Amino acid sequence: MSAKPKWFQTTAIDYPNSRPHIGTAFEKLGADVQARYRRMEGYDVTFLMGNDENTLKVADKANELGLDVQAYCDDMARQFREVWAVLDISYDVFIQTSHERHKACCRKFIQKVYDNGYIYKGEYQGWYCAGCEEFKSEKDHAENAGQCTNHLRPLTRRSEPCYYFRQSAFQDRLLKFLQDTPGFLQPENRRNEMIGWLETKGLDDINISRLGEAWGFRLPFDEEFTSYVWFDALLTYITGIGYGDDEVTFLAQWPCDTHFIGKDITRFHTLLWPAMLWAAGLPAPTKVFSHGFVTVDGTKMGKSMGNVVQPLEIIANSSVDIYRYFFLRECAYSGDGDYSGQRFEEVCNSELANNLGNMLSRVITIPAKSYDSVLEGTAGVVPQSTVEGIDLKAFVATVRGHVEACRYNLALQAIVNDFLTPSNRYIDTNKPWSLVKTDKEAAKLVLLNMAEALRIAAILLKPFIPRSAEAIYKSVNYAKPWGDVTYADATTLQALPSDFRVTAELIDGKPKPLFPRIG
RNA sequence: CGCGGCGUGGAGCAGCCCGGUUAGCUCGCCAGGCUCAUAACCUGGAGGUCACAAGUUCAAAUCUUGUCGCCGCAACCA
Repeated sequence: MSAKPKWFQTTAIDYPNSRPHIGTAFEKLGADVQARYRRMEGYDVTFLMGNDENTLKVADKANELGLDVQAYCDDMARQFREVWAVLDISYDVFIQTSHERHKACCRKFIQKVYDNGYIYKGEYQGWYCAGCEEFKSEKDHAENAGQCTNHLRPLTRRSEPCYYFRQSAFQDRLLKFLQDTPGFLQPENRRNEMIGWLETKGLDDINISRLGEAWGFRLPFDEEFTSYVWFDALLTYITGIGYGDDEVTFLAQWPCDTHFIGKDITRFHTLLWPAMLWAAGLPAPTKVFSHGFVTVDGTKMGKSMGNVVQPLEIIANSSVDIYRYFFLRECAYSGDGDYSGQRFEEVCNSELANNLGNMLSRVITIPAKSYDSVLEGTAGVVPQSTVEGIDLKAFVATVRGHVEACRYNLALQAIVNDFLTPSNRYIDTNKPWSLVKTDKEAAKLVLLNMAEALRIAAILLKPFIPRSAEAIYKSVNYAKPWGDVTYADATTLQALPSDFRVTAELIDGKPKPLFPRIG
């Protein structure tokens, strides 16, 4: 029994057709901030991510490269995890859907749904291309004059046996659930879309089986069939925490506190997924956050556009934290955001280098040069605020509210505009560099106050730019271990138990720039 | 009439839900200041009829309707 409250969150799982780009990374980043914040706040966090491998496209890609499918998947998973490691994505569990444990647990789930009477055998009818060996959508058929665009031959009407999931049985319950549970789907406008979808289109039963495919997992009650991708992908969220073979762990985690997903798959997560869970006798997730997309220079990113940008390309010329800061500060998580090299430079130079990084240099250099790095007599002295009229409790509460609602851009905006900028102003107003010549004791207090501002900023920034926040924090002998700080520590001005001392590494009496200007 | 979003000083955005202080913020630009600091920091300034039109109102960027323009989704390209 843990005394800590649990916090279970996931991102969507990714198709390993190609390496992650800044769009997929955006999702992981947003989720990571939440996970880091929750850990700071004392939650027992489980953060799950993974790759969605049981799809024909993945098998096709592997075959195209002449690779064993499993080997291909494992290698891609390695590559994905490398990127996530570079970005400091602090996931706890990484699932690959092609692994046997996941498949075995899925089979238990699907058997349960079958036993509960929500799966029935039927016929699937559709337009079939013998060349592709797959069904095409009605839309494909209508738009291409009944021809397959790959093989330029007519599609034929074909039917085959299949298994349906009785999604329609949950129509009313879902509608009521969405209407009665405002916090379930965020942002709000997407909730309206889903309610609208239910009211106008309603739910059909869906074909959850595929016939004659080797890749994927077999239905437990009919081994001739494999499972439809979505029925297997969504299940990572429960198999990853023990569903099927470790009920104790599973029940301690579920329901999920937040699924972080892209806006394109909102329907699967807010209609199909709750229905699936209910069909198996499990509760729906607590919350689904449907984020926007990242565009590049104002246009949609995609292979066909040839403008796919990968995280490592950007980081090669900057740093992880600059990367993190840019997307978190510039792209509202609830909507679409844009990446451009020029904007990237602007934001990083002005807010990170000139504002935050420069502030650290200003605060460290004078004590280092004029006081031999120690401000004697400052032990036990309670600092004063550098921001006139600020109510720290209210300010931290505002930032906290933004973080919990995934308004990361607003949280960072508040920290920079309402805290860091005024603190920089405080230095100019109080001129410690000249005070040090006339009243060395008074100058100490000014510097002490500035150091306190840095402490508060470092704590608030910890979930966003963990490495840099730590570097700031460890530049001064703050008392509390970095690993133990919480947002509550930023709500009060705290005296140092021993005299202020510069602990940053100095080169020629100056700290190394935290964020070098770029460009 | 498929659904939805957007159009605010040179650029990017906030405000709009719950109409009412001189329409905010970041970048850029101009002029000063400072010199501790990463040519960084601070102060001041120029620049907007809040897409357009009509309506509701004592009062509209904010509500209603219409027009124009741009963009997403609807199809396993995050």
